[in-house]
Amino acid sequence: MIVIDYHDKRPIYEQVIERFQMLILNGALEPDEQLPSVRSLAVDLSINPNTIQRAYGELERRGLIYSIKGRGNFVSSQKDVVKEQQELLLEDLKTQLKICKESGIDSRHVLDCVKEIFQEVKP
Amino acid sequence: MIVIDYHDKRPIYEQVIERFQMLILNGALEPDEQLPSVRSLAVDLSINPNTIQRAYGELERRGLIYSIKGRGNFVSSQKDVVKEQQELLLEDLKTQLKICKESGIDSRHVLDCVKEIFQEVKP
DNA sequence: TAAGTGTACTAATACAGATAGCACACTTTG
DNA sequence: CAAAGTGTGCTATCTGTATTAGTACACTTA
Repeated sequence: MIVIDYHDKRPIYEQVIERFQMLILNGALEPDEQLPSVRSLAVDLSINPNTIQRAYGELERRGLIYSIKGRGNFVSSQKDVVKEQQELLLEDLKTQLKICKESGIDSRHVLDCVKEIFQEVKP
Repeated sequence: MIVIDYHDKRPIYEQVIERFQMLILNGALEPDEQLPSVRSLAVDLSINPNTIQRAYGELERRGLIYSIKGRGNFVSSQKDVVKEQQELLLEDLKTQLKICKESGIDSRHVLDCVKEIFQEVKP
Protein backbone atom coordinates (compact mmCIF):
# COMPACT_ATOMS: atom_id res chain seq x y z
CA MET A 1 0.00 0.00 0.00
CA ILE A 2 2.83 2.35 0.86
CA VAL A 3 6.31 2.38 -0.65
CA ILE A 4 9.31 4.32 0.60
CA ASP A 5 11.65 5.74 -2.02
CA TYR A 6 15.10 6.11 -0.49
CA HIS A 7 16.30 7.99 -3.57
CA ASP A 8 13.74 10.64 -2.69
CA LYS A 9 15.52 13.31 -0.69
CA ARG A 10 12.39 14.23 1.23
CA PRO A 11 11.98 12.85 4.74
CA ILE A 12 10.25 9.50 5.15
CA TYR A 13 7.34 10.85 7.15
CA GLU A 14 6.53 13.30 4.36
CA GLN A 15 6.43 10.48 1.83
CA VAL A 16 4.07 8.52 4.08
CA ILE A 17 1.85 11.58 4.46
CA GLU A 18 1.74 12.18 0.72
CA ARG A 19 0.97 8.57 -0.16
CA PHE A 20 -1.88 8.23 2.32
CA GLN A 21 -3.26 11.63 1.37
CA MET A 22 -3.39 10.55 -2.27
CA LEU A 23 -5.16 7.30 -1.40
CA ILE A 24 -7.72 9.22 0.65
CA LEU A 25 -8.27 12.07 -1.81
CA ASN A 26 -8.81 9.82 -4.82
CA GLY A 27 -11.11 7.53 -2.88
CA ALA A 28 -8.92 4.43 -2.82
CA LEU A 29 -9.32 4.50 0.95
CA GLU A 30 -12.96 4.85 1.91
CA PRO A 31 -14.33 6.84 4.86
CA ASP A 32 -14.05 5.08 8.22
CA GLU A 33 -11.71 2.50 6.70
CA GLN A 34 -8.99 1.46 9.13
CA LEU A 35 -5.37 2.33 8.43
CA PRO A 36 -2.50 -0.03 9.25
CA SER A 37 -1.48 0.25 12.90
CA VAL A 38 1.54 2.34 13.77
CA ARG A 39 3.54 -0.69 14.80
CA SER A 40 2.57 -3.03 11.95
CA LEU A 41 3.24 -0.43 9.26
CA ALA A 42 6.59 0.35 10.89
CA VAL A 43 7.50 -3.34 10.62
CA ASP A 44 6.27 -3.52 7.02
CA LEU A 45 8.34 -0.52 5.96
CA SER A 46 11.27 -1.40 8.22
CA ILE A 47 11.28 2.02 9.82
CA ASN A 48 10.72 3.36 13.30
CA PRO A 49 7.20 3.52 14.73
CA ASN A 50 7.84 7.13 15.74
CA THR A 51 8.16 8.08 12.08
CA ILE A 52 4.76 6.55 11.29
CA GLN A 53 3.24 8.22 14.31
CA ARG A 54 4.52 11.55 13.11
CA ALA A 55 2.94 11.02 9.71
CA TYR A 56 -0.40 9.93 11.22
CA GLY A 57 -0.31 12.92 13.54
CA GLU A 58 0.01 15.27 10.59
CA LEU A 59 -2.75 13.50 8.66
CA GLU A 60 -4.98 13.89 11.70
CA ARG A 61 -4.05 17.57 11.98
CA ARG A 62 -5.19 18.00 8.37
CA GLY A 63 -8.46 16.31 9.24
CA LEU A 64 -7.89 13.46 6.80
CA ILE A 65 -7.95 10.74 9.47
CA TYR A 66 -9.11 10.35 13.06
CA SER A 67 -7.74 8.11 15.77
CA ILE A 68 -9.32 6.17 18.59
CA LYS A 69 -7.13 5.13 21.49
CA GLY A 70 -6.68 1.41 21.67
CA ARG A 71 -8.49 0.82 18.38
CA GLY A 72 -6.59 2.45 15.57
CA ASN A 73 -6.56 5.19 12.94
CA PHE A 74 -9.40 5.61 10.46
CA VAL A 75 -10.12 7.61 7.33
CA SER A 76 -12.12 10.76 8.00
CA SER A 77 -15.57 11.02 6.46
CA GLN A 78 -15.75 14.74 5.82
CA LYS A 79 -15.82 15.72 2.17
CA ASP A 80 -15.00 19.33 3.03
CA VAL A 81 -11.54 18.21 4.11
CA VAL A 82 -10.90 16.50 0.78
CA LYS A 83 -11.90 19.64 -1.10
CA GLU A 84 -9.70 21.74 1.15
CA GLN A 85 -6.62 19.59 0.65
CA GLN A 86 -7.16 19.51 -3.10
CA GLU A 87 -7.29 23.29 -3.07
CA LEU A 88 -3.93 23.35 -1.29
CA LEU A 89 -2.48 21.08 -3.98
CA LEU A 90 -3.75 23.47 -6.65
CA GLU A 91 -2.03 26.32 -4.82
CA ASP A 92 1.23 24.38 -5.02
CA LEU A 93 0.57 23.87 -8.71
CA LYS A 94 0.07 27.60 -9.18
CA THR A 95 3.41 28.27 -7.50
CA GLN A 96 5.11 25.96 -10.00
CA LEU A 97 3.21 27.56 -12.87
CA LYS A 98 4.39 31.00 -11.78
CA ILE A 99 7.98 29.81 -11.71
CA CYS A 100 7.58 28.47 -15.25
CA LYS A 101 6.02 31.71 -16.46
CA GLU A 102 8.65 33.90 -14.82
CA SER A 103 11.34 31.70 -16.36
CA GLY A 104 10.21 32.60 -19.83
CA ILE A 105 8.42 29.35 -20.63
CA ASP A 106 5.64 29.67 -23.19
CA SER A 107 2.09 28.72 -22.19
CA ARG A 108 2.01 26.29 -25.11
CA HIS A 109 4.72 24.17 -23.51
CA VAL A 110 2.83 24.20 -20.24
CA LEU A 111 -0.38 23.10 -21.91
CA ASP A 112 1.51 20.30 -23.63
CA CYS A 113 2.53 19.02 -20.21
CA VAL A 114 -1.04 19.14 -18.94
CA LYS A 115 -2.22 17.21 -21.99
CA GLU A 116 0.55 14.67 -21.55
CA ILE A 117 -0.32 13.97 -17.93
CA PHE A 118 -4.10 14.12 -18.20
CA GLN A 119 -4.14 12.44 -21.64
CA GLU A 120 -7.37 14.03 -22.82
CA VAL A 121 -8.16 17.67 -22.26
CA LYS A 122 -11.59 19.12 -22.79
CA PRO A 123 -11.65 22.27 -24.97
CA MET B 1 17.69 42.39 -7.44
CA ILE B 2 17.47 39.49 -5.01
CA VAL B 3 15.16 39.18 -2.02
CA ILE B 4 15.35 36.58 0.72
CA ASP B 5 12.05 35.34 2.15
CA TYR B 6 12.63 34.10 5.67
CA HIS B 7 9.11 32.70 5.81
CA ASP B 8 10.17 30.39 2.99
CA LYS B 9 11.30 27.15 4.58
CA ARG B 10 13.71 26.36 1.77
CA PRO B 11 17.41 27.08 2.41
CA ILE B 12 18.72 30.53 1.52
CA TYR B 13 21.14 29.30 -1.12
CA GLU B 14 18.28 27.62 -2.99
CA GLN B 15 16.32 30.85 -3.03
CA VAL B 16 19.33 32.70 -4.39
CA ILE B 17 19.77 30.06 -7.08
CA GLU B 18 16.12 30.20 -8.09
CA ARG B 19 16.00 33.99 -8.27
CA PHE B 20 19.12 34.29 -10.42
CA GLN B 21 18.05 31.41 -12.61
CA MET B 22 14.74 33.17 -13.29
CA LEU B 23 16.48 36.44 -14.14
CA ILE B 24 18.77 34.61 -16.55
CA LEU B 25 16.11 32.41 -18.15
CA ASN B 26 13.68 35.25 -18.84
CA GLY B 27 16.45 37.47 -20.19
CA ALA B 28 16.45 40.11 -17.46
CA LEU B 29 20.14 39.39 -17.07
CA GLU B 30 21.92 39.49 -20.42
CA PRO B 31 24.76 37.21 -21.53
CA ASP B 32 28.19 38.23 -20.21
CA GLU B 33 26.55 40.64 -17.77
CA GLN B 34 28.37 40.72 -14.44
CA LEU B 35 26.70 39.44 -11.30
CA PRO B 36 27.16 41.07 -7.89
CA SER B 37 30.37 39.94 -6.21
CA VAL B 38 30.15 37.24 -3.58
CA ARG B 39 31.10 39.64 -0.82
CA SER B 40 28.97 42.61 -1.87
CA LEU B 41 25.84 40.50 -2.31
CA ALA B 42 26.46 38.89 1.06
CA VAL B 43 26.54 42.33 2.64
CA ASP B 44 23.41 43.43 0.75
CA LEU B 45 21.42 40.39 1.88
CA SER B 46 23.03 40.33 5.34
CA ILE B 47 24.02 36.70 4.95
CA ASN B 48 27.30 34.82 4.90
CA PRO B 49 29.52 34.99 1.80
CA ASN B 50 29.82 31.21 1.90
CA THR B 51 26.09 30.92 1.23
CA ILE B 52 26.38 33.12 -1.86
CA GLN B 53 29.40 31.18 -3.03
CA ARG B 54 27.44 27.98 -2.75
CA ALA B 55 24.63 29.42 -4.86
CA TYR B 56 27.05 30.74 -7.49
CA GLY B 57 28.80 27.38 -7.55
CA GLU B 58 25.54 25.61 -8.32
CA LEU B 59 24.62 28.15 -11.01
CA GLU B 60 28.02 27.56 -12.58
CA ARG B 61 27.51 23.80 -12.38
CA ARG B 62 24.27 24.25 -14.31
CA GLY B 63 26.14 26.26 -16.93
CA LEU B 64 24.09 29.40 -16.30
CA ILE B 65 27.08 31.51 -15.25
CA TYR B 66 30.86 31.39 -15.52
CA SER B 67 33.47 32.81 -13.20
CA ILE B 68 36.86 34.41 -13.71
CA LYS B 69 39.27 34.51 -10.81
CA GLY B 70 39.86 38.02 -9.56
CA ARG B 71 37.22 39.49 -11.88
CA GLY B 72 33.83 38.12 -10.98
CA ASN B 73 30.89 35.98 -12.08
CA PHE B 74 29.15 36.52 -15.39
CA VAL B 75 26.01 35.31 -17.14
CA SER B 76 26.64 32.46 -19.54
CA SER B 77 25.94 33.04 -23.23
CA GLN B 78 24.79 29.58 -24.27
CA LYS B 79 21.13 29.32 -25.29
CA ASP B 80 21.24 25.52 -25.03
CA VAL B 81 21.63 25.85 -21.28
CA VAL B 82 18.53 28.03 -21.02
CA LYS B 83 16.49 25.48 -22.97
CA GLU B 84 17.84 22.69 -20.80
CA GLN B 85 16.94 24.37 -17.53
CA GLN B 86 13.47 25.24 -18.79
CA GLU B 87 12.97 21.57 -19.62
CA LEU B 88 13.90 20.68 -16.04
CA LEU B 89 11.31 23.15 -14.75
CA LEU B 90 8.70 21.52 -16.96
CA GLU B 91 9.65 18.14 -15.46
CA ASP B 92 9.00 19.57 -11.99
CA LEU B 93 5.68 20.84 -13.28
CA LYS B 94 4.79 17.38 -14.54
CA THR B 95 5.54 15.93 -11.12
CA GLN B 96 3.11 18.38 -9.53
CA LEU B 97 0.53 17.63 -12.23
CA LYS B 98 0.79 13.90 -11.52
CA ILE B 99 0.21 14.52 -7.82
CA CYS B 100 -2.89 16.55 -8.68
CA LYS B 101 -4.19 13.87 -11.02
CA GLU B 102 -3.56 11.04 -8.56
CA SER B 103 -5.31 13.07 -5.88
CA GLY B 104 -8.52 13.02 -7.84
CA ILE B 105 -8.38 16.59 -9.11
CA ASP B 106 -10.27 17.16 -12.35
CA SER B 107 -8.37 18.41 -15.40
CA ARG B 108 -10.79 21.34 -15.59
CA HIS B 109 -9.55 22.71 -12.29
CA VAL B 110 -5.98 22.33 -13.46
CA LEU B 111 -6.69 24.19 -16.68
CA ASP B 112 -8.36 26.95 -14.69
CA CYS B 113 -5.12 27.39 -12.79
CA VAL B 114 -3.11 27.58 -16.00
CA LYS B 115 -5.49 30.19 -17.37
CA GLU B 116 -5.31 32.17 -14.15
CA ILE B 117 -1.53 32.29 -14.13
CA PHE B 118 -0.95 32.77 -17.86
CA GLN B 119 -4.02 35.03 -18.26
CA GLU B 120 -4.66 34.18 -21.87
CA VAL B 121 -4.52 30.63 -23.19
CA LYS B 122 -4.53 29.84 -26.86
CA PRO B 123 -7.06 27.16 -27.91
C1' DT C 1 -5.96 -11.71 31.41
C1' DA C 2 -3.19 -11.11 27.26
C1' DA C 3 -2.37 -8.96 23.05
C1' DG C 4 -2.82 -5.13 20.19
C1' DT C 5 -3.41 -0.26 19.82
C1' DG C 6 -2.62 4.95 20.33
C1' DT C 7 0.06 8.36 22.82
C1' DA C 8 3.73 10.67 25.13
C1' DC C 9 8.23 11.28 26.55
C1' DT C 10 13.45 11.14 26.71
C1' DA C 11 17.96 10.16 24.75
C1' DA C 12 21.20 9.56 21.15
C1' DT C 13 22.87 9.80 16.48
C1' DA C 14 23.41 11.76 11.91
C1' DC C 15 23.10 15.17 8.55
C1' DA C 16 22.33 19.73 6.38
C1' DG C 17 22.07 24.67 6.62
C1' DA C 18 24.32 28.60 8.00
C1' DT C 19 27.80 31.40 10.18
C1' DA C 20 32.61 32.76 11.23
C1' DG C 21 37.19 33.24 10.18
C1' DC C 22 41.27 32.55 7.65
C1' DA C 23 44.43 31.98 3.65
C1' DC C 24 45.79 32.19 -1.15
C1' DA C 25 45.76 33.57 -6.12
C1' DC C 26 44.31 36.68 -9.34
C1' DT C 27 42.78 41.33 -11.49
C1' DT C 28 41.93 46.03 -11.46
C1' DT C 29 42.89 50.53 -9.96
C1' DG C 30 45.37 54.16 -7.79
C1' DC D 1 54.51 48.93 -7.27
C1' DA D 2 50.88 48.78 -3.68
C1' DA D 3 46.18 48.50 -2.31
C1' DA D 4 41.67 47.07 -2.90
C1' DG D 5 38.47 43.98 -4.76
C1' DT D 6 37.56 39.44 -6.46
C1' DG D 7 37.07 34.17 -6.62
C1' DT D 8 38.27 29.96 -4.20
C1' DG D 9 39.19 26.71 -0.72
C1' DC D 10 39.48 25.20 3.85
C1' DT D 11 38.30 24.35 8.90
C1' DA D 12 35.49 24.96 12.90
C1' DT D 13 31.21 25.75 15.13
C1' DC D 14 26.30 26.28 16.00
C1' DT D 15 21.62 25.12 15.11
C1' DG D 16 17.68 22.62 13.63
C1' DT D 17 15.61 18.52 11.77
C1' DA D 18 15.17 13.63 10.67
C1' DT D 19 15.55 9.27 12.47
C1' DT D 20 16.22 5.61 15.55
C1' DA D 21 15.84 3.49 20.12
C1' DG D 22 13.69 2.61 24.24
C1' DT D 23 10.30 3.16 27.78
C1' DA D 24 5.86 3.89 29.86
C1' DC D 25 0.91 4.47 30.22
C1' DA D 26 -4.08 4.19 28.90
C1' DC D 27 -7.36 2.04 26.24
C1' DT D 28 -9.85 -1.76 23.45
C1' DT D 29 -10.58 -6.27 21.88
C1' DA D 30 -10.39 -11.28 21.93
